[in-house]
Amino acid sequence: MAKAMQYSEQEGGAIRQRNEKAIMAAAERVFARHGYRGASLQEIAEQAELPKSNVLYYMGSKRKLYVRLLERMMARWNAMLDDISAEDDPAEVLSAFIRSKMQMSRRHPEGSRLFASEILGGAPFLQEYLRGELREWVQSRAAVFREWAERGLMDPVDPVWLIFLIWSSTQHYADFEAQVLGITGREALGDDDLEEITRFLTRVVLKGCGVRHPEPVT
Amino acid sequence: MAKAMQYSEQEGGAIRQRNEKAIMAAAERVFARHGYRGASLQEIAEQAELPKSNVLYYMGSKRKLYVRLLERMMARWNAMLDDISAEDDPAEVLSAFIRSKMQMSRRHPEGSRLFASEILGGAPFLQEYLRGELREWVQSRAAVFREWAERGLMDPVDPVWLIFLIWSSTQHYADFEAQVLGITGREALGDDDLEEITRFLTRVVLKGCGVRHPEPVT
DNA sequence: GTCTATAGGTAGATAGAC
DNA sequence: GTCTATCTACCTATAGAC
Repeated sequence: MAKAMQYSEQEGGAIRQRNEKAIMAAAERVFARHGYRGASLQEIAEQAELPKSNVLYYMGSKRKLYVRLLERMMARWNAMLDDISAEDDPAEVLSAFIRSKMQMSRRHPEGSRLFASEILGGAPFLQEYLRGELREWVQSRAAVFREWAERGLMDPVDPVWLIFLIWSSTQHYADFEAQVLGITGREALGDDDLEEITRFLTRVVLKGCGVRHPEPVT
Repeated sequence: MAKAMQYSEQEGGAIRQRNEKAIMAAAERVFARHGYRGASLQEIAEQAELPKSNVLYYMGSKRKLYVRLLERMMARWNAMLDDISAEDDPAEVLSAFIRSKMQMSRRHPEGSRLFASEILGGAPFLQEYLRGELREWVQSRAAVFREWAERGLMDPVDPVWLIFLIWSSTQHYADFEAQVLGITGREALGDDDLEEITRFLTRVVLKGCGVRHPEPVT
């Protein structure tokens, strides 16, 4: 394989990069919409505007493609989790947490739905990640929240339920987009809508947990 | 069809009822787990412990079976929505709303996931329901919430975002059960866990929206 | 690297024996 | 009412021409 690439490395690498990108984007959409089983390589290939066999040539198998997409999403997720590691001001940290999660829903709605579909199906590919890496992250945050409560910086609410509250209420705008649009009668949510929702959620969560908001509440 | 049923109506009706019930239960699980396309009649039949053709005999087609399941879930949903029509005390109504939704997640997790899967896939079968019936219900509630805000009974938060907050945070425990169990390290959530979460969500939402809680907050 | 042809399996649905 | 056999279509994956 390394040998085959040698003679056309210059633009061959470029072609590969372009095609793989197209496949990944198309696959994210299709897997998000129909789940792992319901998605077909045919549909992915059509949306990527490539012959079906090229999808398998670049990605190896349906399974490998799916795992690769999940891993890309986990990488984005982890990058975001690291972003909000400041541990001093509860209001600031919780606001940043909510805002980051909302931006994830905004920037990667297909990825969010892909993740949701995987969890909905019982998380067959993500069991390890959930019970390992992610669990540890949650517990480390939970410890911080508990300390804040002890120091009287917020109410003594269960930190894990609080994290789930923030996750669910922010992801909702990606995962249940079809419902949100149907009920609000909009064709799409704009940046201004997302900003308004972010403010709403920040306000309710911070006030609801007895945390003081750093910015003036509108 | 009516003729064929006549001679064995007594226990024939009973058999039909029993088989249909088994098929519906199995199908709800399988559709919830794999989505409409990803679900196979073979798997549904196996879980219902019936031959595949019997599933089609009783249900007509995969599509009809799926629609029937969605309609049953909508019926449960509507029954719950009617339950909380008391429009006097904000704290009481919002508490009852959160509690009802949590009980839906508890009693019908597969149905909740089936609904989530349908929305995740762009709600191809439920567009009409979302843009019609459900939208009207949301708007009627929103009007009530706005009136409460005007009368100073709660903060002037956007009522639609509030409804989405309650929906998302309660459904999370059915739809993302796999994640919740993975992170908490539990094998299942008990009635006591659900009660604790209900209290937590009620407390945060009511306090966060400036509504006074009817019961003493623990 | 790219794409056609096709193998081997399973999908939803139906016909017809019992 | 029940179930086997089977139809056609589509699925993933691979072999091999170019």
